[in-house]
Amino acid sequence: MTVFTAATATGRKRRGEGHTRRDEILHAAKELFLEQGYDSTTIRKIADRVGISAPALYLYFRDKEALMLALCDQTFGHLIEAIDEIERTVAEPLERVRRFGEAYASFGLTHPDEYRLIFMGAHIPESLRKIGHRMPTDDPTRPGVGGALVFSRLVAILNQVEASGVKLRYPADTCAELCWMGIHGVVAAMIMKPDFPWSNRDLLIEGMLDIVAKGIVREG
Amino acid sequence: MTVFTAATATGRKRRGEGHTRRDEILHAAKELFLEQGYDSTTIRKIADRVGISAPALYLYFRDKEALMLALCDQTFGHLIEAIDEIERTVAEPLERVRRFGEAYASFGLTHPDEYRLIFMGAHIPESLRKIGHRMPTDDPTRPGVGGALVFSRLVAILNQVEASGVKLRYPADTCAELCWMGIHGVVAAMIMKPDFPWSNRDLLIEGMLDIVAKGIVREG
DNA sequence: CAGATAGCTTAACGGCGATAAGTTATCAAC
DNA sequence: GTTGATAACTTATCGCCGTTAAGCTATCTG
Repeated sequence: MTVFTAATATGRKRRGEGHTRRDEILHAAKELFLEQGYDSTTIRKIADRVGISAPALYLYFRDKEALMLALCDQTFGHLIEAIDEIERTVAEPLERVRRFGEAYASFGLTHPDEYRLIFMGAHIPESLRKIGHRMPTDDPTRPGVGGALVFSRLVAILNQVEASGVKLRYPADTCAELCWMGIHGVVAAMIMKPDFPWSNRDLLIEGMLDIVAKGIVREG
Repeated sequence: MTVFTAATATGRKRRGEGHTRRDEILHAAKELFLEQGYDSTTIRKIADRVGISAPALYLYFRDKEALMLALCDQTFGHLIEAIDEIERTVAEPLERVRRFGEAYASFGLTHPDEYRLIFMGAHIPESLRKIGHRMPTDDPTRPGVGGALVFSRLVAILNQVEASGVKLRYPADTCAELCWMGIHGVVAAMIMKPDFPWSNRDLLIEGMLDIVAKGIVREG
């Protein structure tokens, strides 16, 4: 008779301990995801690693997409924390924009698979690609909104920039979009073509941040 | 007894007419691709539309990826032509950069599925995602190099800018990469989130081109 | 007319995400 | 302690997918 708790025992979970199984699934999925990428991370492989049957996963996640989005939201928490830290320690709004960009790029290049899933549509289900579909950005309980959450933080920072008296070349939301698109372009390119002989990766990140920061403020 | 030629007859092709079947496959694949996107464009559906069995496709294409890349190369020809036209009619190098950006964005938003396939990794096979993989950009006969071809044209234009006496803030290749990354960020974002309430799509494109054009030249 | 072979077929393999239906262990209530 | 509800999980299966193997047939060449 073992003395292991339900969380570590290899067999069936006790009643009410299902959430520990859910965590085990997420843990195994993350390992496989990092080892083998999205396409190769199959429901069956995850189930095998956890030590349960494949259909058992569907007790904890509606489908594969929900599982993956739950994974991403977990990872995106780290970026949100980094942004919190910036807002806590950096006062100057324009400097916040730059620090945001650096944290964003660093995160994307450190978590390329999650980044692809959220920002590069590695998985986009057909249902979301239909014309007229509304992004569920207003429901923070839905999994997979990590990206929208991050973006909304940038919008807030750009509003702070404007409120601080800096004259912007474009409306604040347009500036936020331009900032995001610029740094996203850098990150997406490096993730997409990791072996392309980019001239200078650090310079590309800093250069894009310079260009964007300079480009959104009205000169004079 | 019909008088249709081999190209329009419904039955088996005559000897030596296989290439017409190949064209029919590409045509059907393109239709399906535009109607239903990448994932839903299956080998079996393409074969059905052409009126042949699924394995028959493998007489003309090594695998699904090769078929899709052949499709994309065909479409990318239009962008290459647009760039040719710009180089033919626009003399000022910096103006060429801007016109390139406009043509590029216009193309991407007009052909979002092909753009995703080539520049956003909607298909990236696992074999290409391994660390250390070299991009086969130097083999123009390989299908799927449309993207690299387009990028190399931008690099050439930036070299022209530098040769024309304009002082650049960064090396010419870095500037080309920054230009591409900026406009790619805009296009990728709009393709990825087509229903996001972007503040002003035209302004985003023009704004990014302004920002980049201004950002890569040394002031003074 | 007799091969040769381009063009195509049917059948099948191993994999995928997902569902249906049944089984078993656990717990609360009596 | 027995019972009944049910959480946790299983086996079997479905309908797809890309792809391959093996064979057939119409057409062309000599």
